[in-house]
Amino acid sequence: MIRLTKAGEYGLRAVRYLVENEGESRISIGDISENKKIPEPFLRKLFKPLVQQGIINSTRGVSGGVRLARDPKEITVLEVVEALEGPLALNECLLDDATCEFMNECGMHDVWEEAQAAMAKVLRSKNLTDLTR
Amino acid sequence: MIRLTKAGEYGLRAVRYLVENEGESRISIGDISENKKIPEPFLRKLFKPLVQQGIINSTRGVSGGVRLARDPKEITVLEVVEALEGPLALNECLLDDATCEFMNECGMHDVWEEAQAAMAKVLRSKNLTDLTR
DNA sequence: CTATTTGTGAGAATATTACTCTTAATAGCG
DNA sequence: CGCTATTAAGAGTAATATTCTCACAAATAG
Repeated sequence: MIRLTKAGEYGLRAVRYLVENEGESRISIGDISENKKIPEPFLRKLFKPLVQQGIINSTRGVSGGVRLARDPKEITVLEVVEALEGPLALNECLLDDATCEFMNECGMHDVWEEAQAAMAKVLRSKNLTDLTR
Repeated sequence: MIRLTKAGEYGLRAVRYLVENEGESRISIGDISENKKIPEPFLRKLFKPLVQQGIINSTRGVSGGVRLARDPKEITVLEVVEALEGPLALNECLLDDATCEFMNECGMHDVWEEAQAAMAKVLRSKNLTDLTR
């Protein structure tokens, strides 16, 4: 089907909420969930990779919450998408460690590579402030 | 995950086999399955949309089989991919009849549209003879 | 009419996606 | 200090989509 999953969809929506409310010191995942109509426990899970990638900063406890770890101008959409969905790979054979089963006997390797590069270029050219216009 | 499924993978591999053996009048799905190591009953099913889209021509019975319905130069990779995987839509909101749940409140609609167009352009620029080089 | 080949529908196995419930950390207050 | 309210983190479960199998139906050349 070649389509973005809910993880990417919800995660991007949540990140955009953080960009919009950058003034606040910390925002709770519960708030985001309520405002953006995202199932809370699922959203909670999505923050794990975002924190690991250094895109989001989190603290537990009273008055804890999450916030952007860096200037939103410095964070590309591609970065967020890859954190949420895993590395971009339109076909398995494009993953770093994968080798084509038939040594590119399908003839498609280069085609997918080119298509993926074109897509990645667009996603890399947009930063998080571009989402708020 | 944004990735091609086995349907696309196998289907393209099968189509390439037909391009390579264009001399033969008709080729049986059993042959393709054996040569390209694709589970036969599954491959059988993949031909249905290819026939419906007018990409492949099939006849039953003795000495029947499948073959390309048109000049491979006139068939784009995009056409085959869309037949096998359904219309290209990186996000649900990009499907013809779909409307954004929050009227593009996520800010991503235009980004996905642009990324998808870039990808489609590449896939449309390749025809089936490009796969055999 | 018979051997051969595609077409079709039901459904089992597996992988992925989506969601829920429990556990751990932290700040503030008495 | 130690308790409590609050919040993120992690483990586990349900739903859905994909991939694959099987059994049988329909067509066709010879």
